[in-house]
Amino acid sequence: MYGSVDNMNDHQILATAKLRATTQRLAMLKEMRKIHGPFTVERLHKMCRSMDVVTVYRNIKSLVAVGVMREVRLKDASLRYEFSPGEETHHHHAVCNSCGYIEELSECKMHSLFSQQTSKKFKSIDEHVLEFFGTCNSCSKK
Amino acid sequence: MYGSVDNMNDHQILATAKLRATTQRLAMLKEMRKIHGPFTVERLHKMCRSMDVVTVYRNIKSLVAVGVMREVRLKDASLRYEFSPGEETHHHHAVCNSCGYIEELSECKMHSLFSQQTSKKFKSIDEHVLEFFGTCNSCSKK
DNA sequence: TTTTAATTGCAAGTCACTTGCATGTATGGT
DNA sequence: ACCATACATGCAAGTGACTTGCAATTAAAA
Repeated sequence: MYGSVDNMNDHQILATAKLRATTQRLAMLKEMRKIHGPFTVERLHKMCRSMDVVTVYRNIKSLVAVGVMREVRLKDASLRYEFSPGEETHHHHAVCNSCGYIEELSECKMHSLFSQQTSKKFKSIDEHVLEFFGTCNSCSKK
Repeated sequence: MYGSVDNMNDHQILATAKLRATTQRLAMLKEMRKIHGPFTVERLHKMCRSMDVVTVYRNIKSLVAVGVMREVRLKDASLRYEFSPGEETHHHHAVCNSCGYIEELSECKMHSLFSQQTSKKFKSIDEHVLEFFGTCNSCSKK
């Protein structure tokens, strides 16, 4: 539906999503591009201090609604967000329980597991969550 | 550490966990045994109306702390709980996006995927989350 | 430009818990 | 069986992460 975020500028993304190119949205997109990995609204708002948190919440929600971004639930209370990857780059995360370091894992090899893991009581599976939690190398040295 | 919940009575579970056998805890354990699949505190409290929700929250937390129960995060805002399965019965869930039906999947076949999916930047992975979301058979007929 | 519908900011509200504290009670010692 | 006390409970209030209402702005269509 959308070209990858990588080959579209922020105005194009908003236009395609039928969202107005406001100062706030453009600032948010600019800052989000600087972040690696799934971020919290709190973190993004720290980078966009000029606008209200509510605006950050609402705009992120709009971007999720149109498919530009996706929501990720890791262990903590806050939801996290990241640019929605296309099917071919669908991926998961490994989270360090000690320092919170989040790594994006290269590729999703889950499809073959669907039929094995899923029961006969389901007509279709259209989503799944797979996250790993452990200790990263640098934390294991401390 | 603990015998399976199946072959211990509620007094034994609490004794082993060094938790006092209060009226509330015994009532909670009794009701929890009637529930299939991961439940919310709200649901359990509806079955234990005689006590305060705070007590339900606190006791569930204690049971998680001693390993009798485990926390499961599905898509909704509330945490869910279920009796902590032993290693050999570690499992995941399939959730119907339409009616909320939750099925426990028979067995976890994830271990072989750990090394494939996880990066070289992690010393160890000691936990993972795998949940499927889709439409169950009966909802697909509606 | 002018119009107008989308967007924003501020304040207030909600939901799912969590904490403080005074009262109550299970259990270990006598 | 009784007492002492550390653990539990209930009620009220607090917190964190959002969500909603509404009047004031502002992007963009006319």
